[in-house]
Amino acid sequence: MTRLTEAEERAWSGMLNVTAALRKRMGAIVYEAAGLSETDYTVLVPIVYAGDTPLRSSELAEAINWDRSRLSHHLGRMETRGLIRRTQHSEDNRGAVLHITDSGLAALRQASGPHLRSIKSLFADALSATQIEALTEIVEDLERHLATH
Amino acid sequence: MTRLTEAEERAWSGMLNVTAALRKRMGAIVYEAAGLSETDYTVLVPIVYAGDTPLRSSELAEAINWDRSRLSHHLGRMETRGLIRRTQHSEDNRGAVLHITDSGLAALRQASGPHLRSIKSLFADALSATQIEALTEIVEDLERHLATH
DNA sequence: TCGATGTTATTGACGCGTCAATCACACTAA
DNA sequence: TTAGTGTGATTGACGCGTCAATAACATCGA
Repeated sequence: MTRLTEAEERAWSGMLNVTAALRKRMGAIVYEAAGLSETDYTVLVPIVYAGDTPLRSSELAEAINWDRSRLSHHLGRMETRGLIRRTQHSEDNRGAVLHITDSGLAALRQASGPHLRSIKSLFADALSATQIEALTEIVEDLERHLATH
Repeated sequence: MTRLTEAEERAWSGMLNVTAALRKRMGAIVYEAAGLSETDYTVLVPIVYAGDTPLRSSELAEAINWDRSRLSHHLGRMETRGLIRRTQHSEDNRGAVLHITDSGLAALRQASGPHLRSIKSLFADALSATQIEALTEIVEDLERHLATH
């Protein structure tokens, strides 16, 4: 295995820095608009998407690739803030079923516009269609590589 | 302004996910090898690099793009763990000058091999030279874009 | 039916990161 | 010299994320 080159190192650290900076900027925008953090948003979207079909917290955890414990903590805080509710699963008594509250839904609606617009204006608008495509491929290659190592 | 496309959304969320996954994997490798987190590493490298020229904590904070308060907290923990020391600046009595300890240096030496190798094997080896170049350009475009918005 | 094993979800402890407040010192202008 | 302003650094409070432990329930085989 050859050594890491300067160019490779720059690409990696650049990717780290720029994603962090983007997250921060976008997070601030969404928080200002709706009082939701990006993680709140991540959690709420699948709950709404599930609609009437009961969504268990372990399913959600897997869907968004979170640790169960992390999700449990975060749901606790979100419940305190009145964004979601947890009820018992009708068939599996261990289970918790997740619901969004009215105010959670209102906040999510407030958030979604700014959320999407910030991705557009801060990220997508900076890149050409070719770059978007190249980046997608890079990401997929990295994911595949990671999965097999 | 047009709306965010599917492709753009996928590129963005993919980038987020894959950088997070890579950080996690690399972090675990370095931690196992030397008991240092990636943030410890980030902090120690410039201290060593400064060598004998006194490095103030505000300078370090700026160099690594950290909040002063965050750095202060982290330095406190690192000092407790015996990785660094803080002494008074000889001319500016407000100042703190940073030093790495022997065991900090030893840990850093332990960490650097695995650190670089993990970037190579988990990131760089997955991509072609062309992709590295494309990614670098993407990152730079994003940074420029971010700087002017 | 009972016991072993697996699964769901939560909890506590602890390190981390952010924000606002604070303290100590330097610098400048009257 | 001193009052006012600016800067370096730390602190406390608090929400977040990880890890290990635990509680509650399901499931399956004897």
